[in-house]
Amino acid sequence: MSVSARTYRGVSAEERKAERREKLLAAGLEVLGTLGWERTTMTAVCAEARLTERYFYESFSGREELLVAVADQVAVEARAAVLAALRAAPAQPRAAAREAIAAFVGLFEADPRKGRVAILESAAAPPMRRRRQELLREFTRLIVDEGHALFGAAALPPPWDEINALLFAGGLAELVAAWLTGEIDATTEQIIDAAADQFAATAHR
Amino acid sequence: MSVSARTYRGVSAEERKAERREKLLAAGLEVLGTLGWERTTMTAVCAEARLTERYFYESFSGREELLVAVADQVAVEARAAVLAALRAAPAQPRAAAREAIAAFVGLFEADPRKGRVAILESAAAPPMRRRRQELLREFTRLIVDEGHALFGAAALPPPWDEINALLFAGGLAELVAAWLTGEIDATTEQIIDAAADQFAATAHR
DNA sequence: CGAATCTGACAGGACGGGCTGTCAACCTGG
DNA sequence: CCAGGTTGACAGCCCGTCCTGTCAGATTCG
Repeated sequence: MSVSARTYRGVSAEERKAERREKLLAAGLEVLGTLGWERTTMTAVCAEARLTERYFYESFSGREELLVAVADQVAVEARAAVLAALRAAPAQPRAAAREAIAAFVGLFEADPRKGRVAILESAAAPPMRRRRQELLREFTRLIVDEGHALFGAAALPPPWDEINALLFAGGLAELVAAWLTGEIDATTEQIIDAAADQFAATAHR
Repeated sequence: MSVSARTYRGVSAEERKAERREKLLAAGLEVLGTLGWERTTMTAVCAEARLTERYFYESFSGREELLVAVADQVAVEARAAVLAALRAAPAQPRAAAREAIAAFVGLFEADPRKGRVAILESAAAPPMRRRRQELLREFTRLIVDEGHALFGAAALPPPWDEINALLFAGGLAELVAAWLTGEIDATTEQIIDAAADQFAATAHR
């Protein structure tokens, strides 16, 4: 391991390490988002990143850790997009929900790899599934909170709020999955409208 | 290969082969439903079935084929349970939908392994995912058709019927998944009620 | 009984991915 | 410049799974 940690090609040891980590994350997104879980081996990721295995272990303990990190990165992005949309959204519940959903769907339309990672592949392997559950739960909470903020006293009480939030989140995930894989031929607008309707129909009494 | 095909221990060659196939399917359900996709190797399935690998290839070309067959078997069962419930159900849309959903959920409550296979594991590996898509599509169609039968002219027109059916099927799958894994603490009744409400709220205009 | 078939157990090769070590070439700082 | 950190390339081991082959013992039927 590095003991003196000097600069190389003008960048410090820390920066170089961070750069390599970034390259690995980008490569992970590329491979996982195009070839899928099965074919996302350390060998493939390292080849994509043009780094050797040694540098892989510098930042990650193994393949699982990298892939969880990739999925997390996408989840953080999705969360940020939704929150930003909500902050900028009008006060009407229906319109606000629509904006948030549009932001969520738009992220995956802009980069299908992220959609595949967040929705398709995150359901594949056990370690990512655990993560996916946590994320879904987080989104569920976000939905519940927004529901309460938007609908006030008309919002659903526990445990119905959480149950319906799961119902909504799962449905949206499945719908976006079908849309991403081209199984269903619907426009982005239709996806968003249907999800917004669904939310409006079930988020309050 | 067998050329003469004589009886052994009182059973014909065909019956023996069929028995072995059944044992493999049962072992596949057990291993896939308890240990999960990753750990469901041919070695593990053969050990569980107390058969050697040779007999594995007698009935299946490889591990994927067996696991798809296992998932199919569960899917057929689920489909039959839902259809039977619908045939025996009252004419009121709300009650009929509730019966069908209860039958679906009840199957997985009775045997959680089937739930794990149908909902958790079927999303894991690519070959099973393709199957899952087809099955979901089949259920979607079933839901669409039932929606039209139950609600008549009030049912949703394309493409909204399919979009909403996917939204519903995906949501129910996610909800049942959370319920199976104990992530959410809700009673069976609550799951069924919420799903029935959701269906009633979105299956017609 | 005896020949043919069936069965179960196991050995072992082929293959691929995870993981470590070596080595030459390169860059930096004294 | 040169001692020592840094990098990339690659060989090679370990391990688990897939898959095939062999063989002794059990069972059937002429």
